[in-house]
Amino acid sequence: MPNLTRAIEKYIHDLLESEEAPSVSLRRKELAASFGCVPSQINYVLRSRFTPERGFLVESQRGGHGYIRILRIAFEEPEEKLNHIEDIVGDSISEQEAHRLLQVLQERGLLTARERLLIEVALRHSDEMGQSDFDLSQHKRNTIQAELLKRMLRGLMLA
Amino acid sequence: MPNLTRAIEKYIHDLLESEEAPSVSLRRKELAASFGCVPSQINYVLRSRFTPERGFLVESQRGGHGYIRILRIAFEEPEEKLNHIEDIVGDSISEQEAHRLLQVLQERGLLTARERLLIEVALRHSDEMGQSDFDLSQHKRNTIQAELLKRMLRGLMLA
DNA sequence: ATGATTGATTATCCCTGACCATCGTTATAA
DNA sequence: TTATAACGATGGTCAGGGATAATCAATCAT
Repeated sequence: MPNLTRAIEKYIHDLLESEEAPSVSLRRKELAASFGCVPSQINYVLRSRFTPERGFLVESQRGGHGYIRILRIAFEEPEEKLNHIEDIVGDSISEQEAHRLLQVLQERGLLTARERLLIEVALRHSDEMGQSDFDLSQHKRNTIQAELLKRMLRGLMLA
Repeated sequence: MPNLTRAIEKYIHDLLESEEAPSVSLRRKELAASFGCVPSQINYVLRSRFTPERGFLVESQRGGHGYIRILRIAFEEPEEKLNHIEDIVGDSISEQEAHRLLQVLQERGLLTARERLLIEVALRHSDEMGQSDFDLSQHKRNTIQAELLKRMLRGLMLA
């Protein structure tokens, strides 16, 4: 038990592996009790490990019959597509380069047209904000853009 | 009894499914009696589950031949769907509200899980930038967030 | 310094019951 | 006959309580 957080993370991961469905439901209080910790520890694990950037979504409900549900959106892609993509994006990327990369990804069937559209809208918005509202340099904007693009692609490509 | 509210919700949903028309009429007292609960429980279910956000409208009449009618919202034109979504998002939206809205939109089949995840990543990135890099007020961040969210949904609804 | 853990406080959900509002019908009075 | 008051039959609103999850600041560990 070198680490409670890692143990809980692994437990949830294993649950997701063992289930057919790509989601699991938990009761926060029970899970915490079974690990002998405080309930808020569960929130820490979820916030730090099961983020959309890592390919997960979390839903929950309070009150009687409350629950926490973790959904795994992306599945393990053994290929190193991801590293490749991260290399291509790099620390800074222009709108044009991003545009072409997304086109290629769509052609390879890694993105749907709608997903590509979503990413382009988000990048566009980020660039506009940076320019009009904060008067950032193009390089700074391209850096932010690269970060956003990598996060979105990461969320989709890996689990 | 796992969950009274969910049971009543499912019952009404099934009624809507089985009917030809996109609406059903109920008598509050009878429905409550058949579920062995207090009549105001029905109001709770309607208020929490059959909202415009979830694609429903509710009409009712008191007195002698009173009734409750639940209607499913139908869009004739993409333009209508767009206005509907934009109304719901509004000019400012919190991370929590956005999170819930996206969950509902996925349940309604207007978004895939992957699309939802992409939007969540973009919103988180926007919020993070606004907070850490630009030290914006929460309201300002929520305004930017609403704008970004509307743009992304607009793009999807017209795609 | 960063990440992990705790506990007190706050927020949300479900459900109930007392009280309020509105509608249609019927009795009553002018 | 007609206007209106009373009544019965609905649905609506609201505050409260129990059950659960979320947040946040403080502390501890690496």
